[in-house]
Amino acid sequence: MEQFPLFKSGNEPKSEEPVSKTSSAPPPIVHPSSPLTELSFDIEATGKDPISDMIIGIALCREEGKAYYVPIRHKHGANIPDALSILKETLEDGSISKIGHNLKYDILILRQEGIHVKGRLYDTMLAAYLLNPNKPDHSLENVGLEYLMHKKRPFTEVLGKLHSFADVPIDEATQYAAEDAALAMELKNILFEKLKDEGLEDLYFDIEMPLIYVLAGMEEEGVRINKERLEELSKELERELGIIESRIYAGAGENFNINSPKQLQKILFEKLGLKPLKKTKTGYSTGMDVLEELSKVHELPMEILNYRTFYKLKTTYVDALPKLIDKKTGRVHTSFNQTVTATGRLSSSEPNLQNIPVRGDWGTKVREVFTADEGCVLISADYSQIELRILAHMSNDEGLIDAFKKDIDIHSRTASELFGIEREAVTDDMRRVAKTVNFGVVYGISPFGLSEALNIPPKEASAFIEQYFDKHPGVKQYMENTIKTAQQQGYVVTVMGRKRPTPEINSHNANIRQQAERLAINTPVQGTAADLIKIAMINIWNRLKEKNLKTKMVLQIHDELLFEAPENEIEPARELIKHEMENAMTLSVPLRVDIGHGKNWSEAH
DNA sequence: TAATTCAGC
DNA sequence: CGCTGAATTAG
Repeated sequence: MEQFPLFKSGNEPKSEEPVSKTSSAPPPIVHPSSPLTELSFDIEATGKDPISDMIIGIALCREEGKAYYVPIRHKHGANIPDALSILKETLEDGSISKIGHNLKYDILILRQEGIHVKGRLYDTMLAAYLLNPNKPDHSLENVGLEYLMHKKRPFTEVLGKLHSFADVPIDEATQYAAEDAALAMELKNILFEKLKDEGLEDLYFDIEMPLIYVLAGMEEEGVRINKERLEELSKELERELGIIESRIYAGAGENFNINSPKQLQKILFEKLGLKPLKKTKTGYSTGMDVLEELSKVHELPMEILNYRTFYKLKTTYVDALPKLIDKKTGRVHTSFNQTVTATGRLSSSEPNLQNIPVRGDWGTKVREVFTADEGCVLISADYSQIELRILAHMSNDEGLIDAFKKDIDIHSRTASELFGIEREAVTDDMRRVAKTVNFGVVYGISPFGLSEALNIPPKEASAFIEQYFDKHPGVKQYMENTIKTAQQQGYVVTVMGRKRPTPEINSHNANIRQQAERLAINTPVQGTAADLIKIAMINIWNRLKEKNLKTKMVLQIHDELLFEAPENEIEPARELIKHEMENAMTLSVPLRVDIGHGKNWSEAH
């Protein structure tokens, strides 16, 4: 590493000693006794969004207890603006491991500066996540507290009052940032030892770590949306909402806030005297299923449902998306969160692009807004029945395996089993019921849940479940075994060895215990599906690069991947994607991927 | 901040 | 019945 003036932090993170500043007297040049093999770093920036924010400074640490801070763009004090160009070589050196907490963020910020981080990544946030995915928050603060009993100074309060990190005086920033880099270094040694002990090393190094680069690439790429079209749709929804609103006020005989469940209860259950069918903690439910039922007796509930549908469409999607278009790129850059879900799935936020409407005419209209760049198309590839196939594999159930090997419509087959008839005799309604049962099985079915979903008495739901287990003894056995191992080991695992603790599995409270049983059943299935698509993403990423294709992966929606491909690459890209997805893992049943392309997301489906 | 509702897989 | 995130109201 080149030498440059540094600000050294306290050697002991807990030490109250003032930081020794070296701006007036440069530190002696350090000649490392051993070659640099790993480096912990932590970037401070103007905000939390790595696509739009700017780097303010970078903290560095190469051995426990000693860290440095390099100020780059503070408003006051002696910045070292050239530091990044000096650090570039080290950060891009693939033989030097990079250590940090939430490295995807640092990687993305650095890319804006033209620095492309390479090398093995030791991400302490991901390590902490794999060790216990049930934790709601894996911030450095919390992880430090849990594994090092390390309490950080309450810096965030100070920061909150200031405009940005650039306003923070350099010596204060040094304390804070250097401590973080040192903390990550210290945590790395502890957490990665624990990962090894828990058998999570392969999952980390083969899947989660390489995925950091893939997700960083997807976030950086972003997706193009048609702002003008969204503005048209917003006006259309505005008109529609106005009409429905006046109809609702007329029907209710007064004006009120339709968005307030409280006020709506008054209108429906007091003024109109409709039967409250379900209760919530605070009153009577006005949820979708209740309003649907009530719409048989009165016109108003259906109008309310219509209003809610349009209102949601407008506020959550049509009006929200344009605000999130990045000024520089003109595209929408979601965050793919790798350490949020308890099962191993990703989540997406700001905006959430994993819950864009798909059903109905308006679902189509909204998805048409997601468009490919000029000269490109969007390719959508989604796994068919991925969770049921995984259940077939994990349970080794003969009937399920047979169905998937023969590529039979699984819901029709279940329907014929449940109703004891030939598959040709299955009606649409019977298939709908069977589909719900199949979903229920994956979710850890209960008579209550199924009866709610199908709107039938619990007794009838129980009969369906019994009939299902009768035809699928392997599935029944799998569920019993999974619960038993959860009780004995205190956790459940996916095919790739991802773990989720099941702390409530032996609870004396029947409701709590049964809920724990259901998640014990669901987690290995949902989690294995997450493992599977992550593997596919990494393999596709590598092969696209290998073959020098310009096709870009842009979104992941749990069992679907969306790509943007130049028109002249459509065929090779489709072929590559389908192949990698269908061969990401070898299960006892084949994997099937449906793939399509078009100028927008709706056409691609 | 908690509760409710609803969009997705 | 499993897993999420966002928008809203209301205390």
